[in-house]
Amino acid sequence: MRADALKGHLDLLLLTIMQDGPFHGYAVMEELRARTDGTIDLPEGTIYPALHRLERAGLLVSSWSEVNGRRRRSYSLTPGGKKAAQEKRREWSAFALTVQRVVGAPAWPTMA
Amino acid sequence: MRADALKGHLDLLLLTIMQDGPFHGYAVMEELRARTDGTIDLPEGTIYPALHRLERAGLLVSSWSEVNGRRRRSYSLTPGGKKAAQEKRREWSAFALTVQRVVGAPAWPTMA
DNA sequence: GCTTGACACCTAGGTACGCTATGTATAGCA
DNA sequence: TGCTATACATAGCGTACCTAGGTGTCAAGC
Repeated sequence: MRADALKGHLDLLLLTIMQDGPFHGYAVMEELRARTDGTIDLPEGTIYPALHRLERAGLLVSSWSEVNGRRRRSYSLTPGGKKAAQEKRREWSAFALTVQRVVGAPAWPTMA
Repeated sequence: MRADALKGHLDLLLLTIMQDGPFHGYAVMEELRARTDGTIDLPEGTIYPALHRLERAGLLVSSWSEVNGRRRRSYSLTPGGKKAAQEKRREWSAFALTVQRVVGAPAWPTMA
């Protein structure tokens, strides 16, 4: 997967994953990799700054903990984050559908 | 449509449109707008630099002409551009499908 | 004991790209 | 005369992802 294809859609992915409960940064990385069979395999230098950005934006909150001698920073969705996740999903659908129309790809059933 | 959602996908759109014959920059703008019912309405500051970039990359060639007293720069796909268009379409399909899987959106029939 | 790898975090700097703002010029219409 | 549409161009901005490097813990292998 060309990496920078993500541009502008990483937030959608992160917020979506966060909907399934708190994750710490490293776990988000693994979760993304797992859900996509390794297709999306983001470096730490992408994940961590993105999480910080989303927290600064008020969409996530973090809390530190220690597990097995290793410190972890776990993130959860704020109410604003939940709304943003839905909104971004809508935006994604609209975007993908539109691109689909231009490239004349398979009709995408709008059973969204 | 959030503007920067396009990041990394603009080339796909431009090359795809170019498959339907030569267009000059302004016409590409209108074509994109028309094919998407105005959803994708790109400013000139996006279109022209992108076309220049694609020409520098050897995917397009341009030729000047004059129509109704106005000079036009028409672009056509090179053989490399044709290949790139197909390749980018494949990449888009893979990308969109993968995102789709993560966000758990409507099953996308893979009749691509 | 030492090394390697997985786990877990961080950030400075580079790069690429789309957009804003602005400029040029012609044609047509009010 | 001025406005709108057509048609081109680019300098500079902002953002976001990545590269490359750093810190530290723990477990396994040699």
